[in-house]
Amino acid sequence: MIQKRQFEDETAGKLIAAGMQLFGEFGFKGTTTRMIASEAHSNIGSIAYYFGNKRNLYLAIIRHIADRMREQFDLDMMKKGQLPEGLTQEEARLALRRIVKDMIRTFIADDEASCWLLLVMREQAHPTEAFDILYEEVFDMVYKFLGSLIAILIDIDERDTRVTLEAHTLVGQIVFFLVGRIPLLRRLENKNGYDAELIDLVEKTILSHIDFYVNNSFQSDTKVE
Amino acid sequence: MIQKRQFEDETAGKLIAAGMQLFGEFGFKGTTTRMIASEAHSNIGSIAYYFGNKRNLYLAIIRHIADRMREQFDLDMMKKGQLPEGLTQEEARLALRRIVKDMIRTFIADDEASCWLLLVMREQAHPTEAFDILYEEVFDMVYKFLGSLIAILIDIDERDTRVTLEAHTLVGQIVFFLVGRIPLLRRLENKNGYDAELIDLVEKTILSHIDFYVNNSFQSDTKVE
DNA sequence: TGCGAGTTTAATCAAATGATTATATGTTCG
DNA sequence: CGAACATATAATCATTTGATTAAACTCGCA
Repeated sequence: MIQKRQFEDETAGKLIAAGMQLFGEFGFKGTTTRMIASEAHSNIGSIAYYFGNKRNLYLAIIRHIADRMREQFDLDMMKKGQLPEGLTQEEARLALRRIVKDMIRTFIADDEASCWLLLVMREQAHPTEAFDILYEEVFDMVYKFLGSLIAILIDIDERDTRVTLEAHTLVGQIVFFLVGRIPLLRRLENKNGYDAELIDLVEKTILSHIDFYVNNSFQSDTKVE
Repeated sequence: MIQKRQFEDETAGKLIAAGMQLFGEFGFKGTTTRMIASEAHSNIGSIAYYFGNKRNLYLAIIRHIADRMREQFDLDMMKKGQLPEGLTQEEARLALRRIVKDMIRTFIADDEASCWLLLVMREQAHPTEAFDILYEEVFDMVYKFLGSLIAILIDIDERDTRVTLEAHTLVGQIVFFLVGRIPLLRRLENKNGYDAELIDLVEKTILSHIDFYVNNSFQSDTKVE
């Protein structure tokens, strides 16, 4: 009665992996159950067998992504230092640099993570119930975590709207190197996608925007006026 | 033989407007010809009559968007000062601030432009032939224009990869306030979308990242190492 | 008024799609 | 082995979709 779990997980897992890639690339409606079954070297009936229907498979994939992201961020962010409090500016700056490096590597260089992010982007553009899962499990935490570090850097209460906006800006910088990679790579005449050298330059570019927080700790909105 | 042009344009225009909104919201496959016809208060047969088929309507919409964007950017960027050359840092900084303000207002506050951008984002994620139109008509020019200003600000040759990366970063910051608006607004508990006060704060946030270029003119990549 | 080109509409068709079902295959245990 | 159960597969069904078609409508003009 408990046997075959391994094989069951095998097929279900292949369906999730295939669906993640295809949903990310073509969207929910653009991906057919036949495409998923074919990509997974499985059968269309197995989708119903394991997940009931197409939408339930989609939701299972979203939950899977949320788990993986939490795992990634829990390990790489929370665990290594817990929620930052009472850090010095320099400690916060270094922590933020580390996280941003991880995010860049994860989202730009890692093929599977690219699928996640593309899928998550689509879900944001037209949120369904799957969005609630992602928001509560992931987004809110990212805002909270990045915000707590940025708050230290620019010396503003972390509940201030401006802190959230800066966190959002930072995420936007990173994400757009994946979402907008096609025109960027064409502009740079880089036929073969991101190579090590380019990723390095991207990293430096985004990190410099973090260091900027320290250099002029947010006199900007008084100065700019 | 020339009469009725006005009425013809009427229907074709309504189809383009409806398609722009729906394609942006649901993607190409997620939008049915019946949805478009209904939204345009027209008939499914009119799509074939004016555009031949669904994909041709999509391409017509892409060309329409490219025209509108060029128009917008030609007027607001190129025309008012032509391609920047020999500007002082301060002039370049002010020019860049003006453009970024325009882009924020256009892409975040303007409903129709939001449709454009969402549609363009989808096209980037999975480029078809429509992408070529957008790249040649719009993207390349945006990189070129923003790059030429940023090059002056950070005092690096405008053909340097880092200049393009900074331009890309800047666009990413702006675009993500549209593409990622749902989680941002939920985080801020702003039920009613972007209000004037919030847009103002977004503007200040992004502008401060421009001013940063001047304050520390790109010693970052030597300092960071 | 009635002709005729331009335009709109509803009906229809073939292909694709999500879902279902019945059958086949394989594995475990008595 | 063979009964019982879990899983896989192919065939089938109802619906949706893009496209096509034929008929109807509009309006300028003779």
